[in-house]
Formats: sequence, structure tokens, C-alpha cells
Amino acid sequence: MEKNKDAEKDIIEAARKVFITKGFSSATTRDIAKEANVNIAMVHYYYRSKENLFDIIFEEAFKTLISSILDATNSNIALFEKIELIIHNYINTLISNPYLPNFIVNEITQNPERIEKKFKDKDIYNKVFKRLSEDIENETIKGTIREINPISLFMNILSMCIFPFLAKPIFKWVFEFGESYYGELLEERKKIITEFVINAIKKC
Amino acid sequence: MEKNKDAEKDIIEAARKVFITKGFSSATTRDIAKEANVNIAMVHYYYRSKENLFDIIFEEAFKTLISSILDATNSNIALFEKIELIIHNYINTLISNPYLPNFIVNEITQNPERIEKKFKDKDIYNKVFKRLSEDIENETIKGTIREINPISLFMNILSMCIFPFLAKPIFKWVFEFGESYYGELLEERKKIITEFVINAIKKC
DNA sequence: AAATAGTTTAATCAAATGATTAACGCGCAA
DNA sequence: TTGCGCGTTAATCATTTGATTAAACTATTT
Repeated sequence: MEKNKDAEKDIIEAARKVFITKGFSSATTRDIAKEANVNIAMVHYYYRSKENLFDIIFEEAFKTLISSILDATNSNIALFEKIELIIHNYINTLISNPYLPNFIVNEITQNPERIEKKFKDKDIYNKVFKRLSEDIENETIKGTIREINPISLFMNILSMCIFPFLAKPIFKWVFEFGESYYGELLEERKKIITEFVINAIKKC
Repeated sequence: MEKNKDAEKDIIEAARKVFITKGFSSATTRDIAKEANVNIAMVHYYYRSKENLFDIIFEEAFKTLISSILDATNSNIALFEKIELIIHNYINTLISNPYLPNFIVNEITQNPERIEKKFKDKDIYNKVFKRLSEDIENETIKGTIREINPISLFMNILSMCIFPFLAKPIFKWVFEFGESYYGELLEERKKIITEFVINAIKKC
């Protein structure tokens, strides 16, 4: 048996795959070790505990999802373009990481303390929203859009982007969509959601 | 120790609570037995296996969520009123059963075969959608609404209704909302989503 | 070559957990 | 009262699983 110099990295990659598909409680260290082609003890040798390893994966996943919105929201463009950019960026991120929403939502629901312990700097995320909030207010004053609570708009946009990924198995089942067709549908939603949102808020 | 004639019912209620809050893999038969104030063996005596008991809870939960849309969609009212009714009914159901979306989405994601085995009559759910689809087509022909793919509209409405329940812990954390305030917010969303959708599709 | 430090393995532990069993008890019909 | 059947309990089993240990192996240094 030859030495595997990349054991540490292999374990992280295996953990990412196993945790994200199975969730914390269904995933086992044996799953991860097997996926990484490594002895079980190696997992503990490099990462101490299952919980420890999970925290690494979770934090990484959470930041992937959050940072995707940060960039778009901070850019210096008009509201409608900003909305379009947010939606496009976010759905692109989700297409690249389709299992993340489920993973995040699950684990936070079953262990809300984790997020509070790990991410104490929620101001960063909050600030992102405030920036968008100002943009909305300005357009409202200008009279180009209807009055709308920024939180509602924010929730609506996120909902329409993320939910089809969360409920993918259900929609596929009900509408008898194939995997590739569902992929196309998600791709098309970038444009559809953007138009939907702009129509919803634009004064006419 | 006196006899507990309602053991069978107590177990179901306990199972509902434990499975829905913890999920299948995190829930244990001991949890359920304890919650029901019953010996562990009783759980197996009445329901054979953990899986069996889970299936009962899952099916019940799934039907609760689905049937909530069925009624509203089949009613004989104009499209805009129908949309309003669907949203109101659905959010009411979700307020009464806030943990169901998470439960359903989780379990289906981790075990998609379950839904296919249990609910073979997907035509029923599909038909509901077709009814709504016709309404949309009629209004489009009349020229009262913009052209929109019925599936997209359906997805958008469901997304905006359900996602705030799924992501509740995250939103509460980011925006520092209290439990009761978040409750008010969800209540308000009935009206907000209805207006948002109608503005999005109405021609003007 | 010998020593040292880092890496890897097989074996094992202890706790948790789904499930089963044998015995017990309670109510009721014969 | 006796005996039968359903409900209930405590004890136990077998497996899974997170974690640990001691030994072995490898590479590098001296």
C-alpha cells in the first residue's frame, strides 16, 4: 500500500460530498473514509471529530451561497440592472451548487445555534441588504417603482431563485420533467424571474 | 402502572412531533416512545418498524400540504381571485404547520424513491395545475394579463409562499427578527404576495 | 545504519439504536 | 375460578458508529 500524500485533501472532498448529499446525521465517518479511500482513523487523525469536519464543510457552503449575493448587491448600477445581476449571479451559483440550499436549510433548521456560533458577523450580510434597501427607496421617491417593503422584495427574489432547487425532486415528479429539461427550466428562470420582479414593481 | 388505552394514538402523535422536528435519521424509536410515555417495545408492537411509522407520518404530512392547494385551484372564480385564494389558503396551512415544508423537502431529497412508491396518483396533482393553466391561458387570450408560462407562475407563487418558512431561522438571524414579529411578517405576506403576483402579470 | 517524527493500519471500545423476546398482568368469556 | 388473548414491561441482542489505541510503516535526518 503506497502512501497517499493527499489524504487530508481527499478527506475534505469526500466529506463535502457525503455531508452535502446525506446531511450531518445520516453521514458516517465510515462513509467519508470510504469515499476518500482512507482508513477511518485518518479522518480523526486529521480532523479530530465528525463535528469538526462538518463545521468546515458547513462554513464553506454557507459562505459560497452568501457571497454570491454580496458582490452583485454592492455594484454601482441602477436598481433594475442590479436586480437582474443578483438573480443571474445567484442562479448561476445554484446551478453550480444545486445541493447547497437543501444542505444549508436542513442543517440550520435542525441546529440553529450553529449559525449563531460560527457567523457572528451578521452585520456584513445585513449591510448588503441595507444597500439594496436604499436603492429601492430612491427609486420609490423618483416614482419609477411602486411602494414596496424592501424586505418583502428581497424575500420574494430569493424565494423564486432558491425554491425550485429545494423542491426539484417534487416538481420533477409532479410534472414528469427529466433531469436535463429541469436544468433548462432553471436556466430560463434567470430571465423569467427578472421580468416577473420588474413587472411587479415598475410603475406604469 | 395503569393501562393507557390510547397508546396507539399517543405513539402516532409522538412520532409526528419527533419525526417532523428531527427528521427520519435523527429521530429514534426511544425518542418517540419517551414522548408518548410508552415502552419502546410498544412502538414496534403497534407499528412494526421505525420505517413503517415514518411512512404514515410522511404520507399524512404530504397530503396536508398538497390538499391545501387542491381546493383553491378547483374553485370556480376569476383568475385574480383564485390566485389570492391559493396564496391565502396555502399560507394559512403553513402557519398552522410551519415545520412541514422542511420535513417534506428534506425527506424527499434524501429519499426520492419514497414519494414515487407512495404517491402513484400524481395525475391528481398534475390535474390541479392544468386547471390553473387553462385559467391563465384564457386571461392571456382576453388580453388582461401578460403572456406567462403557467409553470413559471405556479413555481413563483409556491416559492414565495413556502420559502420564508424554510429559511425562517436564517432570515430571523440576519434581520434580527423576533419570533412574534416573524409571525406577523408571514401573515402580511398573504397580501404582499398576492399584490406582487397580480402586478407582475396584469397588463396595464 | 540508527534514530526520529509523521503517517497509516487493523483491532477494539463504548455508546447508541432498531428490534426481539419472554414473562407478566389485566380484563373477560366459558 | 380458570384460561385465553391482548397489552405492557424489562431485559437483551445484534448492528452501527464515533472514537481510540498500539503497532507498523515511511521518509527524513544524523
